[in-house]
Amino acid sequence: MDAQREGKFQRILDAAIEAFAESGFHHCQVNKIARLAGVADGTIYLYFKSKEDVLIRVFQERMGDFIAGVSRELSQCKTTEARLRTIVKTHFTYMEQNRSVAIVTQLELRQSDPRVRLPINSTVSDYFNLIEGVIQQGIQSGEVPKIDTRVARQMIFGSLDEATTDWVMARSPRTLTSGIEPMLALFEGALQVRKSETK
Amino acid sequence: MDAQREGKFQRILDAAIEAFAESGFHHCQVNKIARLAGVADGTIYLYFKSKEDVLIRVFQERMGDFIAGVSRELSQCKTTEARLRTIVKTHFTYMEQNRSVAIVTQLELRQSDPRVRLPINSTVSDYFNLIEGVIQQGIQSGEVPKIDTRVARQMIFGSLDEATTDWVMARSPRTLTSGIEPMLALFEGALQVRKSETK
Amino acid sequence: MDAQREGKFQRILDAAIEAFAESGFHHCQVNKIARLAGVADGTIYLYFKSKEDVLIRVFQERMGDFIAGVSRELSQCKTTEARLRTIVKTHFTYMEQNRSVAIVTQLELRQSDPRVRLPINSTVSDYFNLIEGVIQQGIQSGEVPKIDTRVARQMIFGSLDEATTDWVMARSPRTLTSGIEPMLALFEGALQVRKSETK
Amino acid sequence: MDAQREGKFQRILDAAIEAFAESGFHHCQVNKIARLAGVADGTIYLYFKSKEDVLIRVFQERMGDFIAGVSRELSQCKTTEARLRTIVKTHFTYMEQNRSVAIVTQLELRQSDPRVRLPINSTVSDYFNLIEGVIQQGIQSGEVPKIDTRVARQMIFGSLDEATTDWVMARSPRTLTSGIEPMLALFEGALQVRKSETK
DNA sequence: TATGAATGAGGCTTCATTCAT
DNA sequence: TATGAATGAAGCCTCATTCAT
Repeated sequence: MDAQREGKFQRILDAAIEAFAESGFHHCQVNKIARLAGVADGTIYLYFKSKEDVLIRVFQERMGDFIAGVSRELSQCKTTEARLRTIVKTHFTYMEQNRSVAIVTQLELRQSDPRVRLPINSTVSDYFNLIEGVIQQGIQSGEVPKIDTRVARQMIFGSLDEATTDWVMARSPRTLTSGIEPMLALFEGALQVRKSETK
Repeated sequence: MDAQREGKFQRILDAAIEAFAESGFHHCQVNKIARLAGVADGTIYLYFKSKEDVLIRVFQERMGDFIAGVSRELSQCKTTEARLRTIVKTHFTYMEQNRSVAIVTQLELRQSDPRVRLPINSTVSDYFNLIEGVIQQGIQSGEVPKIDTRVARQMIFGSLDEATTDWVMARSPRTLTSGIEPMLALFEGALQVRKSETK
Repeated sequence: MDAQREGKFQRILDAAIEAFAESGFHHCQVNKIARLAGVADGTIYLYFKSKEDVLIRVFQERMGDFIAGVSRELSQCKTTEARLRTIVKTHFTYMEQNRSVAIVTQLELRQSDPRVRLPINSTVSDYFNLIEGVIQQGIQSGEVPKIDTRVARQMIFGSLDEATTDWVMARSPRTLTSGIEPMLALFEGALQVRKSETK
Repeated sequence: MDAQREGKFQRILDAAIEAFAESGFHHCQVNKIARLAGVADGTIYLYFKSKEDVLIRVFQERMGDFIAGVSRELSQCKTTEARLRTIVKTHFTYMEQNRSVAIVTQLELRQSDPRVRLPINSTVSDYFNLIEGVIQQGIQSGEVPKIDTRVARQMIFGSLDEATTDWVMARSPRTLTSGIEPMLALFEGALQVRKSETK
């Protein structure tokens, strides 16, 4: 019964992602989400407070999973280099495999409406913390010189984000993942990562 | 007469920037722009095709000026290092001095609606070309090793963009310009800029 | 089994009275009645045809009891004076002791919707007949001069009704029953009731 | 220009009265009022805050006029008898000539919703004050014995109100004005009005 | 060229009612 | 008989745009 409820919740979420990605949040009608999810319009309001709430939850649920995934992978990395690779690789791979999520994330969520912004920001913060954590770890272990953590995070996240937007906009016909290595090289140069001389 | 027309055009543009920055594009009513500009609602439609057109023109006009400015400054730079500094400095300085423009740029313009996207993209492309030009120049002059120009541009623009968003969101209470030097250092590391051994 | 059914019927009725009194018929949701009655939404439809039907039955049941009570009391009165006193006293006392019923009666039942009006009117008519009967009895016994029965009834019922509305609206902080004697005096004056010269 | 605005305001008001009287407030759609008034749906919202606001203003405007009229007439009356006659006569005459207003007044305005109730009550209070004023004047001039003013007002207003409701409900096929004299006789009896022995 | 009153299409949301369990 | 999740029709209101002046 509760599994059924969870199933319908996920179905609406998936439908919303498709719908938002296709039409954009503002142009997408609730009734389209309902149709895609195979439920009645009113049913959506049994699971979500409002259309805006659907948008927020889409982000929280999907990015929450993504961030948890990155976090899990990171915990198994030994070096800063490996950690950076994990971040770039997971970011690009996830977005490439979830194009609609990427579209919603890169475009629809940049809402200045505070009702949308606030809940989203708090989720994004988790990702920021993850990235900043990697940098700090690098500094502490001596792999990375003492640099401004925030600025470094802005560079890393901004670069990943922009590459994703580029790809979403289909400006570049390339795959997103083909950018992993070149991007990584830039990051390593920027952070002056001392490659594990461990031996 | 034409100067008068131009004046009113600019007044509407400025009003729109304030209005969009304050309420967000979708929540801002045309009537608010008109009030701020000191004209009647209908007058706006003598200068712009639609509300969306106002948004597009805001970007084209203001970013057009900005890009022209950057371009002008760049032409006087001798080294890649100087060119990167020019880009970062001009970007941050401009945004800091035009907070409303920054808000509109960072948030409101991320519209998935193709009618808005397309004209915006073509303006942004000019900026991208500028940045990529700097990188290519660096490669040709040997100041920068042979790297993927697009990825490098994604990193540079993405970083500047994210830092600006961060500042707009007031996540960081710092000034935007205080990030110039640290960001520049990252870029130089990333691009492995050979500092002008020119003597 | 039938007693159980009756019990649940009454519980829904009581819940409806509270709910209607609190939120008003149109703003009160069926689901609120259900919650107050401790049953599921759907259960209400096993006992009532529709939400409107609940309103109608509330009136019929509660006012039916009330009218039966007045009628019973009246049958034991010997004089017109006593009968008028019974009506005023019972009316005010009942309403004062059943504030929620009073609220529903005075406000929520004034529906112009014919589906609600008609069944309610037929119940109210019973009360009107009771009052008109008292007047006619008075005329026949010579206690009251020959007057227009309908108009007299309008005055009596209208006065009681308005006093009750006044009290419900909390316009007057007084108790409702404190108006019994003054109101009675007015009625006796209006009907020129010859006080029982019976000895 | 302002006369034009006033004209449209009145046209919407009149349309609303017809519409509310015909369908009832809750069942009447805004679009019906618009059609009857010969304006677009949206135009109504240039003159009124909401559908509820239309209802409130209907009452305030029409009853305001009515009360002003009664007040004017009363000021020319010399005796309590004449004043009571003025009240009864004006009340019944007005309602009979404005059946739709009467329907709205008697049925649709009995809303328990406080947003509607409050503004209405304050208008009704003016009428109450008028009636109570007449009674007090009567007491002071010695035409009426010392009685409870509030209760007397409840009787007078309640009776008029109930007679009007009766007529609106078409329970009585008679005209409303035919009730003037009998009702007046009741009031004079109730208040024990000493007929002007003035000569 | 400028106005701003008027337009009217369009959409989110509510909630009485149903029905599979 | 009882449940309560699901339904989906229906309506108030907003606001970009027009057009008579």
